[in-house]
Amino acid sequence: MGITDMIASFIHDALEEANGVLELQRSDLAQRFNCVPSQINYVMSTRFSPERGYIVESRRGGGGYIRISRVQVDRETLLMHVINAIGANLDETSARAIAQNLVNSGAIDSNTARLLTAATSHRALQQVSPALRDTVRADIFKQVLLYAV
Amino acid sequence: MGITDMIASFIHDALEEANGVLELQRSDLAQRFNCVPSQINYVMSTRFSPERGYIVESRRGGGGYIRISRVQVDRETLLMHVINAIGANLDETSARAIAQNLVNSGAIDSNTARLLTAATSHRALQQVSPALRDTVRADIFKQVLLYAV
DNA sequence: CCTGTTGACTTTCCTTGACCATTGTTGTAT
DNA sequence: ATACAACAATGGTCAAGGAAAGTCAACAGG
Repeated sequence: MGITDMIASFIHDALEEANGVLELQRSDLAQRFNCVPSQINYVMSTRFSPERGYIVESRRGGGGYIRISRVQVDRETLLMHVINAIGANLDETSARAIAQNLVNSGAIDSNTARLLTAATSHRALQQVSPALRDTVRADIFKQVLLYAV
Repeated sequence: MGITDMIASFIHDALEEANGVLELQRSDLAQRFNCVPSQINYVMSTRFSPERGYIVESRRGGGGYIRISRVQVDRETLLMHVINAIGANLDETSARAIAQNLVNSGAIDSNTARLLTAATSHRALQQVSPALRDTVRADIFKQVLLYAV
């Protein structure tokens, strides 16, 4: 196996571990695999292209980085799983966590996550009786995922 | 994270705390972050530029300062007006109409409008007692608009 | 050929320091 | 008291250098 495939496989595993979003340094990675830095660019463009379901962002200069995100191809399936998993009740902390996970897995963007979080916040639901609040939150959350994502 | 980002993040938080207007001293800040004073100018010009929605004024000499203000964009003003105009109750038909108007006037995009509509739909609020429904809808609507800014 | 590998050169972003400009304060001559 | 000169206390500008990442063309091996 060539070095390109070893690097690709390494990144793939790390992405898995990191839940779909990974930030690394080009020169670090190059050192680890004992190759020139530009090799990393080759790996990115041939193995982590958008066509293959990845988004790669980067920044130069001091403290620069390369961020690789896996795009969820089967978004709808994922959303349905999430919707089913939520069940009848949802507390605010869990709602935030789920929204964040959806961002990490590429199913929704961070702006949508913010709005979703706002719509299900304690502020928005403060007039709903406490006994019902988590139920209403679950309904709103699911409704938004179904119709707005 | 580099020093520029740390300083920017510090100022950002302080601005939040100070409700949008912040006055500080260049040399103080430089000392706090253990960097040269001109670093602060770099942070200002790259992170708190007008394009990013900030105004920076300053004065030299004894008692000099740097004042950073978050700019009120037109859109924000409009949204705040709408938020104030909504009042304590909002029926579903009005909610849809307002969302559509905000899209037409360019204050929000259609994705946000869809999300807003889904989150305040009768389906989402089914379990809220009818007497409270319009109140909760108003709260959610306003809360989302607040975070859409 | 096609895919991978390498390195010289470029671009972007950040950090630092020398030098400049403005404002306030203090002391002195009138 | 007033005017002015020196000095102290700020902040501003700019250019040089360093630390990443990007590009591209040449070369290598199956």
